[in-house]
Formats: sequence, C-alpha cells, structure tokens
Amino acid sequence: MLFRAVTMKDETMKADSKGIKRLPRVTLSGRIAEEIREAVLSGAFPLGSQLNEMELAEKFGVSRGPVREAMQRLIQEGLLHSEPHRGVFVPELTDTDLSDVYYVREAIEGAAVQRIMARQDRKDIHLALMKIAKQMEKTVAQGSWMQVADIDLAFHRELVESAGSFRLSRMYATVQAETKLCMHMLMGGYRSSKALVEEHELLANLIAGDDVAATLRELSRHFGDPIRILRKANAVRQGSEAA
Amino acid sequence: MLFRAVTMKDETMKADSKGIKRLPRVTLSGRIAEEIREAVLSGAFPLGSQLNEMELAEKFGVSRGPVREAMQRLIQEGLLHSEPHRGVFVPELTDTDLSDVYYVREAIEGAAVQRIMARQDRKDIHLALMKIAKQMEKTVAQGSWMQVADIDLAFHRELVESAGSFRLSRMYATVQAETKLCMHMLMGGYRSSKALVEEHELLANLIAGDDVAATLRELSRHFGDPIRILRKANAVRQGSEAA
DNA sequence: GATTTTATGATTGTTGACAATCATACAACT
DNA sequence: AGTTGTATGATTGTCAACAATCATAAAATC
Repeated sequence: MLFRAVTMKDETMKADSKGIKRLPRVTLSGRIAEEIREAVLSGAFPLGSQLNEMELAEKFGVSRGPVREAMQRLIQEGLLHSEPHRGVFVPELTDTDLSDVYYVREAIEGAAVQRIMARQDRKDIHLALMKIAKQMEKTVAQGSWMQVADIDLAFHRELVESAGSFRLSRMYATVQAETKLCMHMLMGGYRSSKALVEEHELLANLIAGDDVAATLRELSRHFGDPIRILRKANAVRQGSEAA
Repeated sequence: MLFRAVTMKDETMKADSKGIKRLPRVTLSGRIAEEIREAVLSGAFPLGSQLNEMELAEKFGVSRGPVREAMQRLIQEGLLHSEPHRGVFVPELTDTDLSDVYYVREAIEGAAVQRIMARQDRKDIHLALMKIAKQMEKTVAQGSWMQVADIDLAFHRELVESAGSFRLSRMYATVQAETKLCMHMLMGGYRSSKALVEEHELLANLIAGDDVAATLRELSRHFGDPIRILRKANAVRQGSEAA
C-alpha cells in the first residue's frame, strides 16, 4: 500500500537529561503533508495526475480536513498545483519549467559557493562533500540510477546547507523537490557514470581552493543544458518505442 | 475595520475577444490568505503576535475551515509561524533573520542581474527602472518613508521579474514579504533621501552598461549592513525614549 | 508564603454533514 | 450526424459541532 495510516506516534522523540521525553508537536496535517510529499517525489503520482482528497483521507484513515490542509501546504510550496473546484494536481513540467528549475538551482548554489568560499576554513565542507562523492562512486558501480541521483542531490543539498542560511536552504528544499520531479522526465538522460563522480569531486576540490570564478564556472558546466539532455532522453525513448 | 467580509466577487475578471468574461476561479481560502497577507505586511499584527482563527473567521464572516487553510498557505510560505496546538504567530525576526533575508535578497537579485546583463537589449528594463526611480524621487520629497520603501521594493521586484524566471520571482515574493516585515524593525533606519534615489539610478545605469562585476558590487553595497542599520535605529529610538 | 493540584475557559485540531461545482452520460432536438 | 439541454454522480468547498490541548485562575497542601 502506498500510504500508511497516520497516527500521532512520534518516532523522533528525544529524551532530555532527566530521561523525560518531549511530547509530539506535529499535527495530522503536517504528517500527511510529509507523506504526500514523499509519494509525489517518489513518482507514485504521475506528472499531471490528480490527487483525490477523499481517497487520500480514506487511505490515511482520517477526515478530509487535515488532508486539505496538507495539500494547501504543498500547493503553496509549489509541489502541487490547485485548480479551484476541479482538484489538486501534480504539475506537468514543461521544457520551460525544466530550464527554470536548473537556472534557479544554479543561482542558489552559486550564492552558497560564494559564501562558503569567503571562509578561511573549508576543511569540513570539503570532507563532507568528498564523503558523499565516495558514496556516489560505490553506488554507480552497483546501484540504480535513482539511487545515484539521490546521492547527487544530497551532495548539492550539503553544499547549500553549508552556507548556513535558513532561507536559502528552505528555498533550495523546494527547488530540489522540483528537481526530483524533473528527474522523472530526464530518466534516460541522467548520466550515472564514473565521470559524474569525478565532476563532483572536482567541485569539492574547487570549493576547497581559492578560485571562486573557476568554481562558479564549473558549477555552471556541471548543470549542463537540461533541455538538450531531455531531448536526448526523449530521442532514446522514442527510438526504443519504435523498435 | 481591519478586514472586509470576503465575497466571491472577482474584480479582476478579464474579457476575451468576444467580450465574454472568465468566471471567478478563486476560493474563499485564497481570498482570505491574501487579506491576511496584506494585513501582516502592513504591520497590522505586531511581530510575535498571535492570529486567532475564530476571530478572523468571525471578521471575514466565514467558517474556520477556510481561515485554517489560508493560514496553512502563509505558514508554508514562511510569513507566519505555527506552533501546533498553541496557535499561529507572526514571526519575531531576530538579527539573524534580518541578515539572512538580506543575504538571500542579494543572491536572488544578483542572479537576476546576471541574467539580464547577458542580454543584448536592455533598454526596456533600464526605462522601467528609471521610471520607478523617478517616482521614488517625487515621493521622497512629499511622502512618508513607508511609501518610499514601497517604491524601493517595487524597483527591486521589477529587476527580479525582468529576469523572466517564474521560480526566481516566486521565491523573491516571499523574501520581499519578509523584507517588509523587517522594515518594521528598521523603521528609523530606512534612509529615505535623495541619495537613496541616486543609488537606484546608479543601479539602473550599471544594469544598462556592460560591467557585470561592478554592478554586483554596487548591488552589494546598496544593501549595506542591515544589522548595523538596525542597531543605529535602535540607538536613535532609545535616545528619544530616554529623553 | 510558596508550591502543587485541580478546575475552567479559550483556542486549536478533527470530524462528518451539507452545499456548491464540475465532468460525464444520456436524451431530445435540429 | 451534430448540437444542445438535462440529469446524475463524483469531487471539492464550507460549515458547525465535537474532541483535544493549552494557559490561567482558583483551591488545596505544605
């Protein structure tokens, strides 16, 4: 089953120094928003498909109210798209969207790079990024492209979070979610290869170095041209459908 | 009265080529979200204050459901802050928040500047920005600092929207809302002067020019150090309270 | 008087029902 | 056959009531 029934058991309770646990401070709508978010990002709902609030409520074992509230959150975030009186949909992403997502990613990551590289000590971020790159290397050898993509995203998320800006990270979370949706479009075009690992290692090393301009140029190169990648992916897919 | 009762009359209906108007496609919750948003941004709710959903529902003449949905939107946007079971609050912005808002503004506007300046023809954006600067000049002479601040924000919004990225503009709308909240903190520190107008004119001219690096430097200079401005404002305010 | 316990009122969170809107199927008309 | 009108069912939007939680005041205890 796609969804688990939502209960209020909070598995992340932390104990304070006296062994007393904090009580859960999450609403049903918050939990549901997370569940739906993960389902959308995992590709469980095809692009363009409608989310039926009655079905979701039944599946979660709750009333429609919290489901509606959860969806309002995701709509505002940009992950879902509402058409009043007609329903809530997973957006269909166009070429324009794809370009836009990558443009904005680059803007955010560029800002992060500049802030990080203005610091004297970059050992920690270098270490963290190289560690993720090593993980990617292992997964390229024996995992699926989706797993590699997830590590790729983790690398970039680490980079942005290292900038230490709450708002930059929040914006990036949304953009990464949209990136993940885009990846379902790019499926055949995602380059899961040793060269990809090397690109990430190069980025990590440049960030540890002193040439900001070169780092930003490499970041831009790293993103490539998503539209061309998509076209290539479509060509490959059409080629195999015709055969 | 702070709020008007919300009806479904859509004042922005557009006529198609046959004079046939589109029907309204906005829900109560959407309208309410806008009303609350404007109220918060106008300073009607002090920073840190609680929004009471029962009172709001009564004032709008609707049930609590749409009010809750509206608030979920604004919470997700970052304009309001929810504490489960305790209520929804206008955030209290700290020095850290102030710095963060301005950092992120600069990141977004910097990206917009770079994209705009990669274009050959910049006459339109130059014209639009100079027009807003001229408006600011008039308002400096005879308006309130709040009005000047609004024009200032319009200048920057024009700049970002000229980049033509849906997502950049969406992110910037949120950041501008937070900027507006910050401005209530900066009240006495907002420099409503002829020099401010000149700074904007300079930015417009640099954008029309060819030196990207110089433009980005001026943009950074233009934002100044918000913390120092806040401290100065607080000092001025404390000075007049002691007298 | 200080601290703990209990009661109360206010507010938030959720539910289920009713109202409104839309999409589709079917019937009637040209 | 094509178009228009009507009915029906599905889904979304809103409402009012109940449940749950919190903050505060009052009472009890030390």
